[in-house]
Amino acid sequence: MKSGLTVPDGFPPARRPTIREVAETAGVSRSTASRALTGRGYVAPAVRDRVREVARSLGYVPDATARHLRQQASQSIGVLVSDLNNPFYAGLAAGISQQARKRQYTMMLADDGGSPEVEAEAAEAFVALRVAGVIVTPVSAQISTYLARQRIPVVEVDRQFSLGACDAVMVDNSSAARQVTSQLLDLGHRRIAMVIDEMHWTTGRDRLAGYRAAFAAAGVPFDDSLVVSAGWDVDAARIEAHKLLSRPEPPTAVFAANNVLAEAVWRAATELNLTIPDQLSLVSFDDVSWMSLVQPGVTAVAQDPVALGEAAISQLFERIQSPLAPVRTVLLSATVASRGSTAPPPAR
Amino acid sequence: MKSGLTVPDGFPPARRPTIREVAETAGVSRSTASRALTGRGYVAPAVRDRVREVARSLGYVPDATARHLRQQASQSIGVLVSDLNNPFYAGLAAGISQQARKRQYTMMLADDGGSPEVEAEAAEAFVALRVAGVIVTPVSAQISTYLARQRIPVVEVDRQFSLGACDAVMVDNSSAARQVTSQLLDLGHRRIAMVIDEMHWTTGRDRLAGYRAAFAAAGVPFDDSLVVSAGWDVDAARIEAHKLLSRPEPPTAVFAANNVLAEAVWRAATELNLTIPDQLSLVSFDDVSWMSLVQPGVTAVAQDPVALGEAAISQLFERIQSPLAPVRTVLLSATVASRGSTAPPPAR
DNA sequence: GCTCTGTCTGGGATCGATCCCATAGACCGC
DNA sequence: GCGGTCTATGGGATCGATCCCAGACAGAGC
Repeated sequence: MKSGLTVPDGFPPARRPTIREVAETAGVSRSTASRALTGRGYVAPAVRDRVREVARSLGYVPDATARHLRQQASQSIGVLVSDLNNPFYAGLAAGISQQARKRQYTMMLADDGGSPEVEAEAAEAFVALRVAGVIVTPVSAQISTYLARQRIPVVEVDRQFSLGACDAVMVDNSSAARQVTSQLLDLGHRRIAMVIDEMHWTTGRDRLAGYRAAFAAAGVPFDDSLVVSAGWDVDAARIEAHKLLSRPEPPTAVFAANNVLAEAVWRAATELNLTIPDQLSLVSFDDVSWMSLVQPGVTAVAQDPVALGEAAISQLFERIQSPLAPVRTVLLSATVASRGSTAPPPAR
Repeated sequence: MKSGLTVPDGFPPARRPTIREVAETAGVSRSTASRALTGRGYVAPAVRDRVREVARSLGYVPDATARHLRQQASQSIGVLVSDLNNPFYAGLAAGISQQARKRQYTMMLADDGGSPEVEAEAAEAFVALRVAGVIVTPVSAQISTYLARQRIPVVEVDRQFSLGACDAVMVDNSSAARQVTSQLLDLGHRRIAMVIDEMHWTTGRDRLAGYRAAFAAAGVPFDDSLVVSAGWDVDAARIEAHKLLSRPEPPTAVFAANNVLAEAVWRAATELNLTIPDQLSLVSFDDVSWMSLVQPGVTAVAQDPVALGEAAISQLFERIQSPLAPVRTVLLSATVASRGSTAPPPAR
C-alpha cells in the first residue's frame, strides 16, 4: 500500500516551507533550487538530487498560486453545469474530471442551478482565478461572449448559445429525435406527444425539430396541442404529464425530451395506472440508469455524458493550443437503446 | 433579463487590465485604487466612485491568484469524492457547491475513482493550490494525516479514517442498519443476507455492526455465510448477487449496503425472475431516485447527501475560523423510507 | 501661531516562484 | 596565450494585488 504522498520528516513546521528554505537548506540559490525542481535549465546532477532530497524531506510543495502569477498561465479549468443532481450533468463532470486529471489540470466546478445570475457570478470567479479555459452548459448567451472578451477559451457542451462564436460539443439532437419518433410512427402511433422543457435552446429546438421532421417524412399531420411545455423540475412536470395523459383524447405515446421529463411521465403513468407499453408507449432522450432498471425498460436516446465531457475537454485543449484556429462545432452521434417501453397503440 | 457580467466598453484589450491600469486611467495611485475597490481604508467618496467606474468600464477583474499570494489565504476549498457518477457523491458535491457559493468560495473538485494513488495526487494538488480547506470521502488514512501536517483543515464525510484526528460528518450508519434489519426480522425473515462492498471502513463496518446488532437483539442466530462481499461495480456485484440468490438455500431477504449494490441485487432478482417482495424482500442503504420509480419501490435508508455536504462545509468553515477547537464528529440521523419491497418471507 | 487629530493619498516592500542575464570556471582548438 | 563554447550558478527583476507607513493637508482647540 504505497502512497505517493511525501510526508515531511519529523513534526510539522509552523510555516509551510518555501523554495527559499529549500535552497538555503541545500546550500544553493533560489534560482538553482528552482531549476533543480522544475528540471528546466542547467543543474549539476549531484546538486539536483540534493535539492530534490531536501525538498522531499521538508515536505515542500510548490505554491501553484505564485507559479501561475509569474508564468501567467494556470493549470486549472473551470466547469459550469446546471445541476449536479441530474445524472447527465454529473456524468459530464465525471468525464471532464477524468481527462483533466490525466493532463495534470485541476477542475474548478460550479453548479448554476439553471440561473443566469449564478452563471454570471461563476464566470466572473473563473476570470478572477485566471483559469486556462472554461467548459459550460450555458443558460444564457452572455457567458461565452463575456469569457471570450476576457480572452478565455470556452467550449459550450450539450447546448449552444453562441453559434459560430465559440466551440461547441453536442450530440446530433435533431436526427436522434427524428429516429425515435419515426420508430413510434412506424409502430402505428399517430397521437405522439412531446413533453419538453424549453424550445429556445438548441437542445429543445433541435429535438423538437427532429420530432416534427419525422412526422413530415411519414406524411402524418402534426398536432401542435401535443407539444407540452412541462417546466424544469420533476414535480411540476409530473403534474403537467398527468394532465396530458388525462385528456379526453390522450396520446398513445410520449416522447420525453430529457431524463427528468421521462421520470415525470413515468410517475404520472404510474399514478394513472397506465400500463406501459400496452396502454402507453414511452421513449426518452437521455439514457440514465433507472431506465434499464424499471419494468419494462424505457427506450431512450443514449448520449454518453462521459464521452461528451471528454470530447469537450479535448476540444478545449486544442483551443488553448491554437487560439486562432477556426471555431468548431463537434456533433457526436447518439444511439437508441431499444427496450420494452414501446408497442403498437392500443386498439380502440 | 439583467446579467451581472460587466462587459468592458469597446473592443477587448490585448492584455487583461491590471489594477495599475485602472489606477492610471483614474489618475490615482495603485494603493488608492486598491482601497477604492476593496473598500478597506480611507478613500474620498468621489475618488472611490471614479475608480470603480473606471474599473467597470475597463472590464477589470482582480487577479485572485495575486491577491491570495499576498494575503496568504485563498477563497477556494478542495473537494474529493469517489465517484461522481454515483448519485450519492454527486449529491454531496451539489450540496457543498451550493453552500460554498453562498460564502463566496469556489470549489476545486476531484474524483478519485476509489484509488488511493489518485487520492494522493489530488491531495497534493490541493496543497499546491493552497486551498482554505478540504472535504473528502477518504479511501485511505493517509490523506487526512497528510493534509493536517500541511496545516490544511480537513473534514471527512460519509466515512471516517482518522478517528479523532480530524473532523467528520456522517450518518448514524449503525443504528439505521439495525433499524431496517429489525424490520425484516419482525416480518419473520430469518435468512437475511447482507450484500456489502467492504468491511474495514466505517461505513461498511458500522452498517454490518447494525445488522448484527439487530440479530442479537432479536435473539436470532447469525449466519456468517449470508454476509457477501460483492465488490465495487454494478456488474461484478450483480454476478455475486446472482450466485447468492441461486444458492440451494437462498436468503428470503437481502440488505444491500449501498445504492450500487441494491441496483445489482435488483438486476439479479430480475434475471432470476424473482418477484419482489413475494419471493424476496429487499432493503437498501442510500435512497436514490430509481428506488421510488421501480415497482415495487425499494425500502431504503434515506441519508440526504445534499444535507451531508452542507453539514460538512459548515463544519469546515468552523474549523477554518477556530483551528484549535476540539475535533468533532457530527452524526446525522437517517430515516427509513418504507416502500413496497418488503413482505413476510414466502411459506415453504 | 502652534499642536493635535482625523482624513486622504502615494511610495515601496511583500507574498513565492520563475527566468533573463551576467558571470565564472573548464576545456578545446588554433 | 587567447578567443570561443559549454556547463553551472547566483543576482535581481517580475507577475498583480495588498498593506504598512510616511506624509500632506484641513480644521479644531488652545
